Formats: sequence, structure tokens, C-alpha cells
Amino acid sequence: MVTLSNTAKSHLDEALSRSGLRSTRQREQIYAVLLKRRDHPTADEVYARAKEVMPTISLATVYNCLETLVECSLVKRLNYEREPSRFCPNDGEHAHFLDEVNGRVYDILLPEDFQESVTKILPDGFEVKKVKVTFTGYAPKGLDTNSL
Amino acid sequence: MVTLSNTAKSHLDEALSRSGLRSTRQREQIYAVLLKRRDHPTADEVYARAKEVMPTISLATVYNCLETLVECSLVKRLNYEREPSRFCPNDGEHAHFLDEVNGRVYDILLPEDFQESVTKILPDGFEVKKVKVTFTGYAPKGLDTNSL
DNA sequence: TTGATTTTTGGAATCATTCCAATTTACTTC
DNA sequence: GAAGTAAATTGGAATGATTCCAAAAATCAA
Ligand SMILES: [Mn+2]
Ligand SMILES: [Mn+2]
Ligand SMILES: [Zn+2]
Ligand SMILES: [Zn+2]
Repeated sequence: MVTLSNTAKSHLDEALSRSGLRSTRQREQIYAVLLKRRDHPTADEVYARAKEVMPTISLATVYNCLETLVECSLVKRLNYEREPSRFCPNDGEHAHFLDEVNGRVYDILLPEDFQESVTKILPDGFEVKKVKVTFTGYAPKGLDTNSL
Repeated sequence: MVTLSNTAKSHLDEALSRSGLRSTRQREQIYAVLLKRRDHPTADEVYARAKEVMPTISLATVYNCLETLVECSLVKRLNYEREPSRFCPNDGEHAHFLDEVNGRVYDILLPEDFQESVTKILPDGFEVKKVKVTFTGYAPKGLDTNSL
């Protein structure tokens, strides 16, 4: 029904219970779908992939699960202009690169001191909680989104 | 009808004609509204402000004009999660800071070498066209959005 | 097993934005 | 400055991702 490594499964269970939420088949399935191909799919795409292995899952549930995973900090929601949200199961700090030609989004590893150093550009008095960096341009050819 | 400095007016006219577009009362009005209070209003807010001085303008026109201004690179469109787009008439390179408490967006001046230096974190082969930086947190109290 | 609480589900509702066809306006040419 | 053509504006309908809702199903503790 799902394909979720033991470590991913316990990562999920811990994050859910930390938020006082239950581990369900649907939540596991959605998380598994995201981890399998780290290509930043939309809710509709997640729905399609989840249905292949869990045909009775509903779109509403996909939205619910994605929202839950985002709130547990297991998944990030990405928004480009007014397009449908995309979802990223990479819970580490990283930037995103959107390829203008193929429409794909690549995760970009950030240097250790990045948040600290970029925060220096703020005038005195600004207290930063989060920094988001998004690149747009052309990614190198033949690069798999799973590889980053 | 509109309040647009001579320099702003010619800035607008030049950008429009550069794109082969006409300068209209509505486009001038929308641009004037944005310049008057640089607080990153939504299309609805722009509509409300424009109607005060041009009561017959339509919401469709506001959307059209905003889109036109964005395409002329006179205005930037900002998107936060799934909220309505906001618009910024600051055409220079800058970052944005969203205050989580008051919901306001502040323009953040970027250092000269910023784009160049942040681009260094990309692996070889990525060709950058644009970098977007967005901060979230708490802005200093009593700061006017027009002042930045 | 029972009962209380969450979660899932299908479908309706939302709402920012886009689309459309008709009217008006702007620019060019005579 | 009248006429013709292209571009822009307008009100209202349509769109579509997302959210909402109330009923059914699943989970958990007792
Ligand atoms: Mn992603
Ligand atoms: Mn803005
Ligand atoms: Zn990512
Ligand atoms: Zn701005």
C-alpha cells in the first residue's frame, strides 16, 4: 500500500505525534509519494500518484494530508506566482531553483552560514524568522530532481 | 484625476512605449496609486483607491493595468502563499520583508554585489536569470512602508 | 466492545483571477 | 478634424485551485 522506509516512517510518526496527530494510511501514502520522486508535484499530481496505489483516496484528503505535513514541518509548500502550490519533502534548509524551460524545481543546498549572512543585509530592528531564496533560470541539462 | 510627478509620468510613458503600449488615463491612475503609498496593496485595494478619484474604473481594468505594469517591469508582483497578489512600484532590485504581525511588506535594499554573491551558492551549470529573497519575521515598530 | 475524538470523504462553496464580447478610446491618415 | 483601425476598457460570466461542510469511517483509550 505504501512504500516508506523505516527511517522515513519513524520520521513521520514522530513528527505527527509531536503535533498530537495520528499516523494514518493516507498520511503515510502522501508522504511516501512525495519522497519517491522529489520533483515538487502539485496537489493534483500527488493525488494522481497516490490513487495508483490507494484508489479510494480523495482529493480533499490529499489537501488535508499535505497541509498536515506542512504544519509538521516535514514538507514545504512552494508557490510560484499564481500557480498551484507544489510540495517538497526536503525538510532541511535549502533554496529552490525553477527552470524556466522545463518547469522543474531543483533543491539547492545552502552553505552553513547562509541564513546568518543574508540576515546581515537587514536594517537594524528587523527580527527574522525565515528567509526564502528562489532562483529562476536554466538548470544544467540532464539533471534529475532526485539527485540534489 | 491622477497625481503623477513629471518624472514618474515620463518613466511610465517610456516604459509603455518601449513595449508598444499606449499611455491611458487608467494606466496612469493605477501607477499613481501604487506610487503614492508604497505599501504593496492587493488588486482590490488598488481598485478601491483608484475608484476614489476615478469612480468609473472597473476591476477588470485594474487587473489589466497591473498586469501591464508588471510586464513593463515598472511594478513587481508579490505572492505570499495562496494570498491575493500584492504589487510593488519599486523597480529597483530589492528584497521583501513580511511582518507576521501587522501583515505589512517592507522593501529591503540589497547590497551592490548581492545577486552576484548569492549566485555563487549554485552548483556549476545553473544559469540564473532572477533571484528572489523574502524575509519573514517582525519589523521594527513605527516604521512606515513609504520610508524604505 | 464502547464511546469519544480524529480523520476521511464527496460534493458544494469560495474567491482571486481570467475570459469574453460589446463599447469606448487612442492614434494615424486624409 | 472627420474617418478608419487598432488597442484598451468595461461588466459580467467563467475558471480553477483550494476550502468548507456534514456525514461516514477509522483510531485510540478505557
Ligand atoms: Mn518541493
Ligand atoms: Mn510591492
Ligand atoms: Zn525543496
Ligand atoms: Zn518591493
